[in-house]
Amino acid sequence: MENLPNPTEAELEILQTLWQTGSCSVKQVHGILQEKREVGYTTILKQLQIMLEKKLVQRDESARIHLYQAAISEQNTKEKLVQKFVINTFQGSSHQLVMQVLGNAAASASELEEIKKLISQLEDQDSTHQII
Amino acid sequence: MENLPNPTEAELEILQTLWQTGSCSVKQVHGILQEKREVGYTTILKQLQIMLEKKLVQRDESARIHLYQAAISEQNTKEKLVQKFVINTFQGSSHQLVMQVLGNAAASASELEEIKKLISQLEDQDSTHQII
DNA sequence: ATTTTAGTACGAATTAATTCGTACAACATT
DNA sequence: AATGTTGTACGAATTAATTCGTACTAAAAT
Repeated sequence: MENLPNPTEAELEILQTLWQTGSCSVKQVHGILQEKREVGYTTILKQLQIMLEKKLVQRDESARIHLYQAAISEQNTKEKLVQKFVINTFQGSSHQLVMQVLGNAAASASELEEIKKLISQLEDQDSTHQII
Repeated sequence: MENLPNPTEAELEILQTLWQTGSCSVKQVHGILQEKREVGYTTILKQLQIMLEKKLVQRDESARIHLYQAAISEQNTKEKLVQKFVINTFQGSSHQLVMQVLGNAAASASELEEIKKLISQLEDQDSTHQII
């Protein structure tokens, strides 16, 4: 059961690396983020400590070098973030969001294919479903 | 040419009402938002003043009661917000976002139809397009 | 003309996110 | 044993977003 505050922007950035890499030392996380932007080591350390308090991550303290890992799932977290974003920005209409995205940053042919396939699947499943 | 800081959450809420209603007094905006949540009149007033400074809105001061209207377009603003969201949350892959949304909060049949139609259009237009 | 009403302006408190410096602890090296 | 290296802990500054109270001003009602 995951029911925690949504991660902030900086927290999400850290979670992304933990989701990708699994269990990490502070140094590893810092190394990865450092490649994208200038950031201090203790900044990441502190963030991880805060995220531990908020239970967004777990840590293994058995060794001197603590190892952190995400405590919330990627899928579930992104779902919640999308949901919030849709409410704020599209007043709850995820359909509008999809139309926006497709209309805009147009997808490649194969991606469009993939999306069509998903839509067909959704249509085939009879409506044991939520309506937007 | 619009190139201003993205609106914050509270600012976006106000912009949404201005986009819907056109030109509004503070009282009108406050009335509309008040229906959704408890919020003080001067809070909205102050927000609008701040948004004026940031040039997110314009105002007509010719009468005693000032009238505010959005100074940035709905379409353009939402595009930028989506773009930022996709970068933060899906590391730039808008395709992933679409798959998420469709898979999740499943759309009604007619909405799926509409999306399919849009995809067909995109496919027909030959690739004078960006690739994700 | 006085009072009440309805508006704007402004200062300031609160809260949260982000950042990093400094201090301290444990281990490794000489 | 002394020194250097590599970690963690903690306090605190900074910045931005949000909120609202109080003061002031102009118009309307008496």
